[in-house]
Amino acid sequence: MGRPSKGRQRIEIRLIEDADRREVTFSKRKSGLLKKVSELSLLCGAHVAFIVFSPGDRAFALGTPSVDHILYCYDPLPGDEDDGDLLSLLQDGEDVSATADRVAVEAIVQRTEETKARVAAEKARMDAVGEKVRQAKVKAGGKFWWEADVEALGDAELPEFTRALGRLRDNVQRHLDQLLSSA
Amino acid sequence: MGRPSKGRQRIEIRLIEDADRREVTFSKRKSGLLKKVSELSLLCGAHVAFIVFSPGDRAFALGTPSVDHILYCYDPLPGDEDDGDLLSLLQDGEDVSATADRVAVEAIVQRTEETKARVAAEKARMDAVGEKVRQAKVKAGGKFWWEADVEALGDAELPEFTRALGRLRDNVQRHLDQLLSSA
DNA sequence: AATGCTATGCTTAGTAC
DNA sequence: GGTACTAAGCATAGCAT
Repeated sequence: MGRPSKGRQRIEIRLIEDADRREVTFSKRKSGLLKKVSELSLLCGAHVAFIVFSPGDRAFALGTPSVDHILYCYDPLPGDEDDGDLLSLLQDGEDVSATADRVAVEAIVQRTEETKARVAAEKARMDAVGEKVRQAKVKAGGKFWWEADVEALGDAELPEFTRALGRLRDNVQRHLDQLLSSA
Repeated sequence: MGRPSKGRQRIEIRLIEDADRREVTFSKRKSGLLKKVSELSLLCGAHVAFIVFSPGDRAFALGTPSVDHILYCYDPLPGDEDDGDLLSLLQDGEDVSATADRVAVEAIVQRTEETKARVAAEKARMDAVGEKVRQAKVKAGGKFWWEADVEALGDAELPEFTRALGRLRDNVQRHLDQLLSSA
């Protein structure tokens, strides 16, 4: 019998070809990322927003004080045109010479095509999510408002989200106590 | 002489009191997060958007294919009405009784005030965001395109606070007045 | 504010449910 | 889509620059 596991192996940072492996990696890393984003927010009192569309086009989001609030603050140009997008810069190509850059660019191009094909679907989906959030109520007593935000999304779209925030809750409580006492 | 370093120490995930330490931690973790977000995108071909406002209110963002793209896809309702905002949940008030909620609300108030004080200055700067992104080039050798994205946005700092934020601000005040007086 | 250092805590690839 | 396990890769706290 060899060891039960080879342990973590180093992998190249490029599109994982195998769909199953890609799914698993996505799930794991997404969780880790959500945790880290919330930690950054708690540790530094920073406002953050993180949105990610899974390969299966499901949407996940986390925000402090809430995704929507950050988006409101950020949203520079809700315009329809995409000419202001960095993709157009890359298409100029003149500065894209390093291998690393080319790899990144190829990945972008690929995703751009996928994007075009899915924008409509995603928009529709997210409109639905927005509606769910809209209808959500802070029904459970003692819930934080942003937790309600997350849970509204969670109940509808993100099963594991609640768990992640469970850990977050106590920390948030401490954070807020801190804020209050120092105010 | 002891060891040259104690190595990484475990810390509680709560607001770091010391401003200097908080800054350093923010900087380091932001970098790590940016890297991980980009990795998730590259590995899984997922569309992502990550925005974070530093304690000093500088904005950092990363998106695939671009932040704007994701925001555009996500934005539940770019409309003018604010009835879709989660704040309206608070307005209902019926479930907002726990101390925890009030604490959260006060945190919002604090940030709202900070926001008010800066809107004007920020707006002027953010009007240039779109143009800067457009002009950005992947000029630094070895830089990845998303770093360029981040830097372009970072230079421009906070995005324009649209009339949506104006509404939001008033909305927050209104809801808070109601909330706090009835609590 | 960012970067180099070291030791150590945390994340996660591979695998199986 | 989520979980559990192990071992190994990676991120980062505390300092110094």
